[in-house]
Amino acid sequence: MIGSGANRERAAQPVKGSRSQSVYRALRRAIIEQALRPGMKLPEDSLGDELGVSRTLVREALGRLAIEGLVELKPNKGASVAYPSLEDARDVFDVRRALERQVMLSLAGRLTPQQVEQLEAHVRREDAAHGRDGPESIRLAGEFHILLAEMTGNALLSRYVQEVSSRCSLILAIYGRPHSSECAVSEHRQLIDALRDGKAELAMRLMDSHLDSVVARAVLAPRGNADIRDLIAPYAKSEGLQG
Amino acid sequence: MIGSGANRERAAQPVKGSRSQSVYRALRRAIIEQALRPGMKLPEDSLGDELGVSRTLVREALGRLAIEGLVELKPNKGASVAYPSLEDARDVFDVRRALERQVMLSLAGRLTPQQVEQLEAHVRREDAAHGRDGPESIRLAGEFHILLAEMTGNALLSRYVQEVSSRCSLILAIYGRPHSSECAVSEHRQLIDALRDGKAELAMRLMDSHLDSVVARAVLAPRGNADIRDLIAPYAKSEGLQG
DNA sequence: TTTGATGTTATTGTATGCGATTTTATGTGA
DNA sequence: TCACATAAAATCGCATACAATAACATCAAA
Repeated sequence: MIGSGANRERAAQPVKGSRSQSVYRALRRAIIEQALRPGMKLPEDSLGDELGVSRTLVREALGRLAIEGLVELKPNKGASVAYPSLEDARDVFDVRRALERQVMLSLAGRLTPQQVEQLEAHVRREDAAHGRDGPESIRLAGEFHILLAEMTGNALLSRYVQEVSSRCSLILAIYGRPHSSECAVSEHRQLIDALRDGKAELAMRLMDSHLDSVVARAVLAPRGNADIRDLIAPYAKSEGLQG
Repeated sequence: MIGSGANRERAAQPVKGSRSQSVYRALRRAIIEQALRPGMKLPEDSLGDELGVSRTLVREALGRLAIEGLVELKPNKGASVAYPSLEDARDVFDVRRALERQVMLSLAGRLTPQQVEQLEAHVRREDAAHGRDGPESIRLAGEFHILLAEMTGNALLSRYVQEVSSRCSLILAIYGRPHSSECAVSEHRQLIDALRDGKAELAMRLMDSHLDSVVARAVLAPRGNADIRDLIAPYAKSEGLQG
């Protein structure tokens, strides 16, 4: 028996999986939290340089992000943060509605008290972050939906919801208002209540209108750019990349 | 962004896109048509060797297939054709139902006569292949659903349906009967009729029971293995890889 | 024979190198 | 000044190289 202390040194958040995963997550967060703005160019060299890894890993991460629709990958022209059209936006929301309805269906009346508490705790965190919003608020709002999806225990459903959520973040970054009230926290509370009480129909209706209210904030102007290196630096650090 | 109309030219099979795409498609087909059986090991070297490309491209393709759930990718242990559990199967079918319901909803009463004809032509091809089934039959059955999804014009929905279809192929390869009657062709015809007549509710119900009947063929034994090189050779040729 | 230790081979993870393609800079003539 | 040709730099696509890890074979001891 080789050391009962096989426990992973989970020291801090520095790293969890392989480095390629770290790169992926770093870029992903950077895009979702709008440090990397839609349309911005993403040269493999610069990114790898900044993150302290080779082009190979950056390429891998960009490929994956391209599949998820967060980056656009033009042959021989490189990657850039995706800039979804309004039509793309409609597509995403249609799919999102279908998926989240399924989540409601799977969850209604099946939440354990622990899960309900977990959801309510999350909403409290959203509340807290809402005042001093920043990127934190954006992320938490999306994560509520992801948390719900994860509670279904359906890994695929969970992954898809995560993907559409990411894309929604991008879309709102382009077409949404600065993010006045990303996801109404009160609506999240209503959803929890409906699920707890086993009211599937109500939950689905609430979710639909919740998503509608999100989509209702559309059409507005893009914003300016900046230097890539500076923007991803904090994300690199949070993943333990680039000492 | 995935297939946002960029690659409309479906020229011949020789290959047109980048080679990494060719590798991806070759492996994908090989898995879906069960030339590569679930659980089978997929060493980067052998595959690249056989396909006439470097490990880099194989790796890329495997990564993508892993995301799509067709291959399993264990760290430091390499790739193998995914072997979904029965629980995975349930998850996939739940999601598939949700997605295809959305397809029905989007399509009912909105099909052009050309589209109806296209669908009917496809079903005729299914019919023809049904006698001398082989892998052709398996593929066509899945492609009917993909064709429907594509007709919604929703690229994301289309991609997701494609993914769950792939996974279903795998699942049926493991748990299904040899493939007695993959997808009942008559059921496909009924679906087309319902959509043409704008009967959304009926279409959704038909789709549900259609998928149910697919899932009804579960629980059976796996089969044996063989040599990788021989199995993928035809797929390599069809993609123009490895002269 | 079984078990365990140890060296060897096979395979993966990541970095680097090179030719090809694209983009940008430079220069020349109208 | 503008247009256009051309050279230079940047960037990508892919292959290859090397280090790290895991799989396997070999063999000694119980």
